[in-house]
Amino acid sequence: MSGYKIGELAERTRTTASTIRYYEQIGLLRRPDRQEGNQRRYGEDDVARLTFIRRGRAFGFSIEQVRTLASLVQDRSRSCMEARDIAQAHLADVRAKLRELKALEKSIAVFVAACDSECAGGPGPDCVILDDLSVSGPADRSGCCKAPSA
Amino acid sequence: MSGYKIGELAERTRTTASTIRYYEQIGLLRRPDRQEGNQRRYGEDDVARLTFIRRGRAFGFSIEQVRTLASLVQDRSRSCMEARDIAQAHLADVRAKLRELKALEKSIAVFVAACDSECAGGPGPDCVILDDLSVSGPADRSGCCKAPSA
DNA sequence: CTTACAAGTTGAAGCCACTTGAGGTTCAAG
DNA sequence: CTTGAACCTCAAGTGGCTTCAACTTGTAAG
Repeated sequence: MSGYKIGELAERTRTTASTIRYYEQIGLLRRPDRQEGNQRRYGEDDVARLTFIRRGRAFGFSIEQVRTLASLVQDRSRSCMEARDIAQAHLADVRAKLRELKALEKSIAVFVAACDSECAGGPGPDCVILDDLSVSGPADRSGCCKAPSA
Repeated sequence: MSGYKIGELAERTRTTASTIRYYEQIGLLRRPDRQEGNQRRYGEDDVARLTFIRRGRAFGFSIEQVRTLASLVQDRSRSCMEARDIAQAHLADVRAKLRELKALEKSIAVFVAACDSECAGGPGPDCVILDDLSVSGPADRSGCCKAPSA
C-alpha cells in the first residue's frame, strides 16, 4: 500500500525504471521490499539516495566515484574533507575537458566559416578544406574550391 | 619490403595497432596488402586516410560521421557543402556540451570552495554539504560542519 | 646457429553506463 | 470482465575501443 512504485521513484528522481533496476543490480541501490505482486516499493530514504546518485552522475562523477561519495554520506566521521578531495580531483578533469572542448569548438567554427566564405559560390570539385584533415601540418586554406586553373 | 608496418602507421598517426585493426574490422580502413609473413603493409594513402579519421575523431565526430566525411572526400563533386552541414550540426552539439560543462565546473568549484571555507576547522560529524546532493531544492550551506549544538 | 625478445597475427571477451527487447505477470480503470 | 499501462526477469545490444590468450614472424646479439 505505502511507498513509491518504481515508476514513481523514477519520476521523482528524473530517471527511468530500467536505470533503477540496473543500479540495484550493481549494488548501488539496496534491494527494496516487494509488494504482494512482487513489485518493488520504495521509501523517502530511497528517494534521497537516488537523488544523491543522480546528482553525482549529473556532476560527471563515475559510478565508482558516486559509490565512494555515497559511502562517505553513511560514515560521517571522515566525510567532508574526503568528499572535497574527490570533488577537487574531478574538478581538474572537468577543467581539462573544458579547455579541450573550447579548442574543438574554435576549430570546427573555423572549418564551417571557411566552407561558408570560400565555397559559397557552389560545390567546387577541388575543395581543399577536407584535405586539411588529412595532413599533419597547419591548415592552409588558400585555394579552397579554387577555380579549375591547374 | 616497402611500406609501413602496422606499428609504424600507428606511430605516425598517434594511435595504436589495435585501433587500426579495429577500424579495418568495421570497414573504416581498407584491408591492406600483406607481406610474406602475413603482416600488414601500409602506404602513404593509408597514412592520409587514417590521419583524416583520427583528426575527425579528435574533433568529436562519431565513427559514422567520420565515415560520411571520408566518403565525401572520395566523391568530390558534392563534398564541401555537405561537409559544412555535418560540421555545423556537430558544432551545435559541441556548443551545447560546452555550456553544460561550464555549468558543471561552476557547481563543483562552489562545492569545493564550500568544503574549504566551512569545513576547514576539521572534519565535523554533521557536515551538511553532502546532504545538499540528496535534496532537490537549492542548497543551503549554513550549518555545514556545524558545532554540536543541536 | 641459436636464443631471446619485440612486434606481428587471430578471435573473443571486457569496459562503462545504460538501453532495448522478448516474453510474461500484475494492477487499476471502465 | 476486459483492456492497456506498468511492472517483472533475463539477455543482448550500444560505441569505441582495449585487453587477453595463444600463437607466429622478424630481428639483433652472442
